[in-house]
Amino acid sequence: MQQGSSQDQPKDKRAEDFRAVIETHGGRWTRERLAILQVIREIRGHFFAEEVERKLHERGHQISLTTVYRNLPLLVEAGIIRRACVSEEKKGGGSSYEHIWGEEHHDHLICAHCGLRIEFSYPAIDVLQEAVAQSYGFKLERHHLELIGCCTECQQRGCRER
Amino acid sequence: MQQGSSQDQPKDKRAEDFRAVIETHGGRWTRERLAILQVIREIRGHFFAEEVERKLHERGHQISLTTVYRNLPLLVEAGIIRRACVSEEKKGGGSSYEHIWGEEHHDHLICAHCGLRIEFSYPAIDVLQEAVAQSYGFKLERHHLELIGCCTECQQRGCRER
DNA sequence: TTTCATGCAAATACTTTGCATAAGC
DNA sequence: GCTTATGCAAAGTATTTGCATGAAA
Repeated sequence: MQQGSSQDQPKDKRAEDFRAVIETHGGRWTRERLAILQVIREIRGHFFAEEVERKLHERGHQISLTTVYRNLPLLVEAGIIRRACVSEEKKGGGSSYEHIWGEEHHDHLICAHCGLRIEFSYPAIDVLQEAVAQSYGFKLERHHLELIGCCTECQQRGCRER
Repeated sequence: MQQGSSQDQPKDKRAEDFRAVIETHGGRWTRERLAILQVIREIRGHFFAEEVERKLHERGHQISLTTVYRNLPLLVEAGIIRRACVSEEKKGGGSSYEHIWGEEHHDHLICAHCGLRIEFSYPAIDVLQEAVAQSYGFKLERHHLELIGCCTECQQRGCRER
């Protein structure tokens, strides 16, 4: 019952996970890392490294893009973000990431025509994935699923058939 | 000068698909495109643009990396290759691709510890994906699924728990 | 005080683009 | 002959790295 609003500061389990990973690497808990974490935790959907820097600046944090790049892998390792999206990448080959901490694991439905992204979760698929993994002797750690197609609206506008 | 025989009719259905896409764009059927297609059709698993260039050179084709880059999107559009792999990218952010033409659609099981990649196909998952897409009004065109975990061998060597 | 993190700039890596020339149609 | 493709070089963009300095433990 003590779970507060999204504005609460005290017990941030994400921060704890992040710290744990940092400590594992013999690292330190810096104000920059806290700021990066705070910005990322409020991002909904996917983002690029550059956007993290921009949001940091908007809030008055003068943190360099280099520092953002150096911390993204740690955030991935902490399970707070993940690499995302095969179907839509940046021009020069940039990678997109997505904030996933806490929320029930979800996957994406992506419209190839207008770029609409819908998050969904479908436990039955997860169960089957687990079954596949087991049949190959794998212990499943995570997965990445994108369903790419044509959304209702674009279909009405007449999306081309393949 | 090599006998291009650019006028012959390919028995290769991949080539037909590729040609169709090229024609749709008002493009032309060149010996370079044929060579790129032939190299890619023999690649198993995933690859980077640079590797296509290297294989072309190994076979005596002096085709530039630029040309490879210019043709990859057409090959994707023709359904011969697809962008691949969120879980393992190149250093500078390079994109990987994968030859998918013809083969029954498959997904990947990837060992996060040793990099082992296993292709699998599981129709039941495809059926569920179709169901999800329909429930959101999407017409599904394709999908991308990666199951990331720890393979049998790495488990025996003791892969860390998360 | 002893590391490690950060910021800056430079270096790398990947990808795209402009232009002259070659080649398909 | 008209138009597109290619190769090269250069530009553009993304990401990493070296080093001096500042900050955490």
